[in-house]
Amino acid sequence: MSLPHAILTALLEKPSSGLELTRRFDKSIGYFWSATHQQIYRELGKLEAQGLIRALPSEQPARGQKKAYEVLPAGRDELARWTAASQDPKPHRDVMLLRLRAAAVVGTAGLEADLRRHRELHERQLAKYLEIEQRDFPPGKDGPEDRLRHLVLRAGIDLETFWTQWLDHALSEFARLPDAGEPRRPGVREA
Amino acid sequence: MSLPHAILTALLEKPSSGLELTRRFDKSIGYFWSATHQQIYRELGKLEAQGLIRALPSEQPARGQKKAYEVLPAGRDELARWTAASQDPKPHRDVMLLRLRAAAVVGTAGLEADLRRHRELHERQLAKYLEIEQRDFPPGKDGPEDRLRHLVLRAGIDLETFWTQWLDHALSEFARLPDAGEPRRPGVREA
DNA sequence: CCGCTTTATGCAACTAGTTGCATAAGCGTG
DNA sequence: CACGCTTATGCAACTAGTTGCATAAAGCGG
Repeated sequence: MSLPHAILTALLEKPSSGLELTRRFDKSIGYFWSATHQQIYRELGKLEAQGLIRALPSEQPARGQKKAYEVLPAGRDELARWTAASQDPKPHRDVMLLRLRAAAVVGTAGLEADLRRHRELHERQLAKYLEIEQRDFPPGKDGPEDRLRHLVLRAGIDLETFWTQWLDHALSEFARLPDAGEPRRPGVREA
Repeated sequence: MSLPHAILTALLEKPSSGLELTRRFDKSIGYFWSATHQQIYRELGKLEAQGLIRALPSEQPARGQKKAYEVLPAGRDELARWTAASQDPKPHRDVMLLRLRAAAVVGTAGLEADLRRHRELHERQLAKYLEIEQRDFPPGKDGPEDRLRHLVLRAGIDLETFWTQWLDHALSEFARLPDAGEPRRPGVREA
């Protein structure tokens, strides 16, 4: 149940329409919580029904018209409650690690290319984050809110650095492996 | 669509019953792909229907009886295909980072304790992994399959190390923050 | 041999997230 | 002004994962 709270946070930072939120989820918030526009519209409807947000009255509310939302006091309270509440970390799900594990059984054929590709993707993401850091957190900007937001961006930067390095390590291990093929094919029992 | 392949991998490593698989998912495989017993039973049924695995005939198949499965050649082929196929990395979802971001808007009250708790959890997980590394990968064990599996375990170890250190950093930032409270409460518009 | 716990399997309902498509207004251009 | 493109909102159906509970056999203790 994190999406509504991600939306509340985004709306508190700046009241927005559904599409604006979608765009912002492709940027800052989306670095650690992605969402499609359908999810967002649905959730906006629910949040409005619960009385946590409301549509800004200004613009005429018609289909194909922008409809911006702002957070109501009840929404802010709910977000504060959720933020303070203890939550267990969820176990990671990483498909690439699963594939490596599978490769130990069925062979590494084809995997190395994708490892390399992922390495590039992580490196590119890292570059993007570093650019944002330059832009959004110049030396002077270090109020409490800035520090917290910078901390979060730092997590993104450090994680991408981590994966880039880990994939380098994995690739160097691959180079030491006895050629991409099937390590063995044990007796396959037939019916 | 990774769960069926996680199960195929586990079954290739060792034919097992549903419950045995569940237990193994709480250990090695589950480090990066968790699953409940219900998910596993359901998926076993599907995999059998698709002809990728079959129940070992030996034991009598009754309710409350163990029913072990083994992978059929078609299952192995499917796993090899899946392993080699290129896949895009999925964006991370991290609730704690979301909460930190929210805290920048609604205040950090209550968060520090949970940061500390998470740090402990990650440290404990790290200790568990290191123990497994000691047990399963002694200096001699370095065949191709061992190297790959070790690589995956290493990712777990390095990730837990990463989060432990990052949380330490976050906590040290918190210590430097102007006391856990609400950094500001901007003009709340009422209806 | 009766009840209790453990082991093992499974169904049904629910929540969260994804995919594909529909609708409608605004805007530019021939 | 008719056509197509972009912006914006939204429904419906699907997939994946979670939660709660049901069932059945085996083992065990009195």
